[in-house]
Amino acid sequence: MAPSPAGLTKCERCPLRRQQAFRGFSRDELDFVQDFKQGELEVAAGTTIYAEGSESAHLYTVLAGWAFRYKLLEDGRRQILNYALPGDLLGLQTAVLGSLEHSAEALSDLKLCVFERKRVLDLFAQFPSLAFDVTWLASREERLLDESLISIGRRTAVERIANLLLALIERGRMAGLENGNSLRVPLTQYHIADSLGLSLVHTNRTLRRLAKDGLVSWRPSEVDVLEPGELGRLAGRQTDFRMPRPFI
Amino acid sequence: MAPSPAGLTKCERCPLRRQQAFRGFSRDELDFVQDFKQGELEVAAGTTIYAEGSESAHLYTVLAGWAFRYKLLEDGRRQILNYALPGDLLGLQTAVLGSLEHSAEALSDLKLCVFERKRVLDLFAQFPSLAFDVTWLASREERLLDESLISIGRRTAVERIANLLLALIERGRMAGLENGNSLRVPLTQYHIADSLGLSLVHTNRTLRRLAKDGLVSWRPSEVDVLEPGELGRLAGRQTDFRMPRPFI
DNA sequence: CGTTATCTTGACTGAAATCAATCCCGGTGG
DNA sequence: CCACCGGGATTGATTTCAGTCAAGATAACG
Repeated sequence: MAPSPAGLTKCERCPLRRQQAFRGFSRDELDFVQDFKQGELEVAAGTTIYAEGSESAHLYTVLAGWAFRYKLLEDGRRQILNYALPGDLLGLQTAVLGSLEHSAEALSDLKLCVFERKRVLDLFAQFPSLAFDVTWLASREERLLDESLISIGRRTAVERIANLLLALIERGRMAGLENGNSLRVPLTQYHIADSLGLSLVHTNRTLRRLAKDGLVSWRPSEVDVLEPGELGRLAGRQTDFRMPRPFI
Repeated sequence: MAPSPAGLTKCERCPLRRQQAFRGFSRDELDFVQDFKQGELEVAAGTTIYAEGSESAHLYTVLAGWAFRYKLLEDGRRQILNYALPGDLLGLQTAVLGSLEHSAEALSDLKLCVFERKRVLDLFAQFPSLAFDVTWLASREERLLDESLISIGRRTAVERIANLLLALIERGRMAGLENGNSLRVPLTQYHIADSLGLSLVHTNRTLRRLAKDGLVSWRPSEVDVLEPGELGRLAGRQTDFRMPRPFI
């Protein structure tokens, strides 16, 4: 999977920059990142971006679309670890730890910025501010995983689903994927089940119940949150902070 | 909880440095870290190191002992997110994201190095190598969380317990807490249950079964892994790589 | 129009939770 | 020296949430 020869999108005109959610760059930072960027990669929904155990030479920033990280057990049981939206970094582990212990797949058609793993060291050496951003992103991922852990470990099926959907629409909103009050998410029930440690059947039943109560709506490969408030009550959540975030 | 006035342990003579598992420091790095270190904190088992929602001014490296990170739900359900052993960093999120969304507690009597949150920026600006190490630690934490997630989400009770115990003794070994072939871990069954998303009762029964088969042994607040091999088979695990790791 | 991926439902099963006692043992105070 | 206490560990009985099995229904797609 070779990246295309040149960056098609100039960082200067990166569509992500236009959004308030992302922090601004200095001229120098912009130049560096532009040079750091090896190219762009467009893949279709369902494509594997990298697989567990690989020592990919690249890391990626999602430019457009959705992706997800996951792990498999020998017998095929799958656990989805997290989702990646525009602005999110994928494959940092390979640059830092040397290898990857999870796989990543395109959830929707996807456009990725490709960076060379080896140059991450230059980034740290030359741009402490960007290095800090990378660490910011890693810490944030950690926080999202913490949140998933308590969900899967301690919440009931309804609570888990409510939490997942709310977290996703919030992240979608932050990433500028606004779509009226309720955001469409390109998920199948398989994805939801595998994200939450539930079986497909039980996920379906739970979702069905939520739909009957008018909290979410449903079409193949698309969820639609109708009543964020009520759903939030079910989820038992309060957090909804926002602040400008970095990305590279 | 104020740190003691001065670092009691000179970084130069830091006991962790003596172990092969940790990477060496240059003279400059050593001086910087020595200065970065604000003091030392010794707390008794059971003490809360920081609580969810706080914006602690400090971050910590575990010098000796065990700690754990956890989250609580409104009604008291608890999920333990991860454990921290000597060399592990605690509270990075506060320095990077501005606040903490989890709590941390001393599992055993604990000795911590205390660093000032604000100076993390200096660290990034002055020592790219150390900044990289911080990111290394964050990525590693992420990987551990990934591993927990698939455990809780997709593994059975026996598999979860086997995996947790093996992961802990391996980490203990890496951190130099070797203790013959089988390492003692200061865990109660409560901790195990809350780490794995299981009830106390079920955890006890499962553990009991493992003990009956001679795979683990048990005393209040102490587990003892007797048959790592057999347990590993149950856990369905293979990973057991080792490489020098950083810490600050 | 078959084909294939999703989504649904019903019936049954089962792993793990919950409820409820006990037990064990180290520490403490009388 | 011993009764009392409290944190942990155990165990039995019962319940339930979620998993598994099986079969259709739907709907996008080539």
